Amino acid sequence: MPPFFDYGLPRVMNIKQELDTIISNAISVTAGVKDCQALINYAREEKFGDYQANGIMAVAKKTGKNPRQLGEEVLGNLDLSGLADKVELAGPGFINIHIAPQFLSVKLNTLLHSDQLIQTTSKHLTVVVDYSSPNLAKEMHVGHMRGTIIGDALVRIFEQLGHTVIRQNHFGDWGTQFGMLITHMQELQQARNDEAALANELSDLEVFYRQAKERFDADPEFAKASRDNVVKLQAGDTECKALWQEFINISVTHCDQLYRRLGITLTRDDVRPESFYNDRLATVISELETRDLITKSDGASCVFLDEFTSKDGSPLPVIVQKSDGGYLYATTDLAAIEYRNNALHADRILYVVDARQSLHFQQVFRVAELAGYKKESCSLEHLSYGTMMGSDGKPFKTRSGGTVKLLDLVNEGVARALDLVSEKNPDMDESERQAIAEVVGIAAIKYFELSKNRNSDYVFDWDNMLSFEGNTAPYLLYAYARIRSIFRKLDAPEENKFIINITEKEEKALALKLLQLTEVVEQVSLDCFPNQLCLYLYELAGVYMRFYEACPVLKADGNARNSRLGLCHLTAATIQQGLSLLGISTLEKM
RNA sequence: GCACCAGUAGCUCAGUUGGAUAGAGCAUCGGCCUUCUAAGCCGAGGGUCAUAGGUUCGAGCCCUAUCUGGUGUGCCA
Repeated sequence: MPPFFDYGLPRVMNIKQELDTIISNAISVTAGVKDCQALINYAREEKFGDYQANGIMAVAKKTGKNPRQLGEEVLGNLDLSGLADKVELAGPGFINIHIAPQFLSVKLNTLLHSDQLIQTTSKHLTVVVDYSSPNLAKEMHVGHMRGTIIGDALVRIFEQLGHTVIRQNHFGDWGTQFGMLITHMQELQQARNDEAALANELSDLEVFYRQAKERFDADPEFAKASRDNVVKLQAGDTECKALWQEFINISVTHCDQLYRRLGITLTRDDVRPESFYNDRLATVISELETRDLITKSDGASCVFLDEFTSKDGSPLPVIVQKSDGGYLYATTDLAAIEYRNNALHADRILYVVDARQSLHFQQVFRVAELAGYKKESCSLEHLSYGTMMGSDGKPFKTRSGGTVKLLDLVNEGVARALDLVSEKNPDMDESERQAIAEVVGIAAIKYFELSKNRNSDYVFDWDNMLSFEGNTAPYLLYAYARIRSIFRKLDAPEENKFIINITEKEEKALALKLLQLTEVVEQVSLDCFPNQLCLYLYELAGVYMRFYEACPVLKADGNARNSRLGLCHLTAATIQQGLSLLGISTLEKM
């Protein structure tokens, strides 16, 4: 269940809300029952109108009335003049509403002359979004992609609605693996004592990491030294810290380059690594002890929660301090929750993290509550997302068994886009094709991640990922470019003043869709499923394409031409705004 | 063992608060460029919504059980 947030009423109500208010009231008055719900939804078929109210049946059931009869009575008490040009009762008791074209025209003209397409909310929240969180020692790979892209879309959406967003890039820079890297580095230093060679080793962190991992797995002494180094690092040992800082600098630089290329809004200032919480960890333990939550078990400090059991049925601990004194990621996350509540004053803390960590977050959230680190009003939400699978349905690996580097994936996407651009526009010059391919390739990759329900596991497949048809970014970019092409053909500045007047059914369908942006974006801000925004944009583009086929714009005359230009303008603006919220750029030509 | 997520067309996926005859794209077949960009539009075929019960005026959606897949489950993050 997504938590409920009172965002307050938007300054301008959308059509759905307007209908809901009016019809709910009519039902309540008619049935003599308080707080009836009209249950307004989009009609699924043209013959059912544009919106439908589904609430009659439930109220009829409750009051023991015949639903058809109640429906007739409600219609008698319902005044939708100006808003609808036809309201009828259908089926077992649906109210079908046909919105008046004139009403849509007025709404669109208002929108056309307002400075923003999306209404900001009246209730502003402070939202902390923890996302991306790569591992400092490793190059970013496809596994980091989904969370980074979804998280970035969410922060853009919250900001657009007027919330205060605090990005937190919770870099993994403080665990056992760092001990491992430091130990490996120390060994190399002793063996070679050659600064240049070492710098070279570090230029490919991926290789360096793999070597360290091999040593760690193969040699118990190396493993022990690594664990000792973690404790030393956490205790502030100078040598360890200096080496560790080197890893950090290289990794942050690498991530930053990818963020810039992908249009991710994270900056160095948003990096709040695990190490940031280091000097708070001891306090966390002592505060848990004060609250009598800690139990020592096999030398480790644990919090036992009744609701979780381990394999043998015994209570499952949350280990907050290892028997060797080292702290764990649960400890860091607890410190982070305390910080985000008390220093950042978060109303919502969102973790865009792989579904595999859901147990971890359930445990940490519960302990945070018991420890008093979470304000009552603060909502902790793990926005989990599914695992990437191979085309064989098994967890994803490359043919050689490794992970796909994010940089390689991006390059491949852009290369494929370039082939397609070149095929479609053989006469375009090289640099322009390159520029278009960069946008299209990256947009395709980002949109692929965003357009799927984040809960599902998904199949990684180059062809699917880089497909340029259907519900994909290129389809939307193409719709946008088509519109922009129309405007390039205009020369007269008087075309800037549009007055929309809806007459054709394709125009009406487009109008209805255009007026739904704010409600979709608000919905996404509540339950954090950006695929709903993707779906909306895809449908909008589809509705536009049909309008484009059926209603000539430039060839129409007088008022119709001007009105259709207005519709085109709003459609382009809406697509651009929507894609921008997803972190995707548009193109004037493609 | 327990917990979480999932199972919808040949493939990849949507499906809103339970609402009317189940929705796209790909693939297959057939139409539409002398007319604003054919990366497009229109049409056809393709479904036991894993299975069995239940709740409901109404279930892909809620409940129970079962099957299948994925993930997690004490000193990694």
